Amino acid sequence: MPRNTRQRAAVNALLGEVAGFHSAQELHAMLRDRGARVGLTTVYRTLQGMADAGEIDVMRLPSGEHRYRRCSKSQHHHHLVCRSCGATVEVEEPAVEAWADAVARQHGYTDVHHTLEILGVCPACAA
Amino acid sequence: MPRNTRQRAAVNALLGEVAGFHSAQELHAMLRDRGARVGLTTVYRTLQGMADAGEIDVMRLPSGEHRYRRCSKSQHHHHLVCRSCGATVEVEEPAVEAWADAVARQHGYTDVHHTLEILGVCPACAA
DNA sequence: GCGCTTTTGACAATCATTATCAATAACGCG
DNA sequence: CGCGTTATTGATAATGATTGTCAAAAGCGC
Repeated sequence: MPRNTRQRAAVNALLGEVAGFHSAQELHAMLRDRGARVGLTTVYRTLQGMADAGEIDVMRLPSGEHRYRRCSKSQHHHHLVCRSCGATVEVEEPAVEAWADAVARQHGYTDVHHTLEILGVCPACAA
Repeated sequence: MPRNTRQRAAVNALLGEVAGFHSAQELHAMLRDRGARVGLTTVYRTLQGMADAGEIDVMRLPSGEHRYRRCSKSQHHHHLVCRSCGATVEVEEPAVEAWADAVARQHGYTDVHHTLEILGVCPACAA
């Protein structure tokens, strides 16, 4: 069972105030700026734990870095991300979920997960 | 314009003989074993170039490592991968492609790409 | 307050991938 | 074939996000 620590609370609070996706490093820097002394390692661990628990939303950039955000929808969904400025739009399509599960089951696979990211250039950055 | 080099040919030949996905490091080791002296850097560059040209197929594991394979289908497709042994099944679903493009356009995004990976445990490993 | 256990965090380690840059090899041409 | 131009190569160093380490510092039940 997770304990209630000052650090965990700080990360939680921060996620409630910032909009959009941020990397662990960014969130760590923000915490530093607002005076909350939280170690980078702890930020990583906390975010990972929250992600595992489904409390927050993870996204992986092609560079391999992870970005986190508090879920606005509880349902599973995906992201349309601007390659240039990072702006994101949440999208969902139950048919895709259903399809992925069906295909996996068809081949006898179990414990199925999937990731889907759509990358493009947003209208603002296209100019 | 790419030039015809011994190294490029070696990578190409190797990809024609091995089945399944392999990491750049693995392919580099295989080349070493068969006596072809090719630098690791070159293997990376060659694979990346081939991937950009659509000649081979790339897949990204959650760990962040890239695996490559000669395409068996020319069409865009995705993969169902075993989390445990790495076995892969190629799957395709035009509806997903169409949906991704439609969603992106709907939001004004251009130059759209997408990635979709389905992870699970294959029947063999489930036992 | 007292232990027992979890959590923390500064720092080192990992590890695939990328950058560097001088040496080398392709290719077109006469 | 020899040559100059230009792309390619590759040993090595650098990068950079993430993870491991482990002693010190908190939770929490009593």
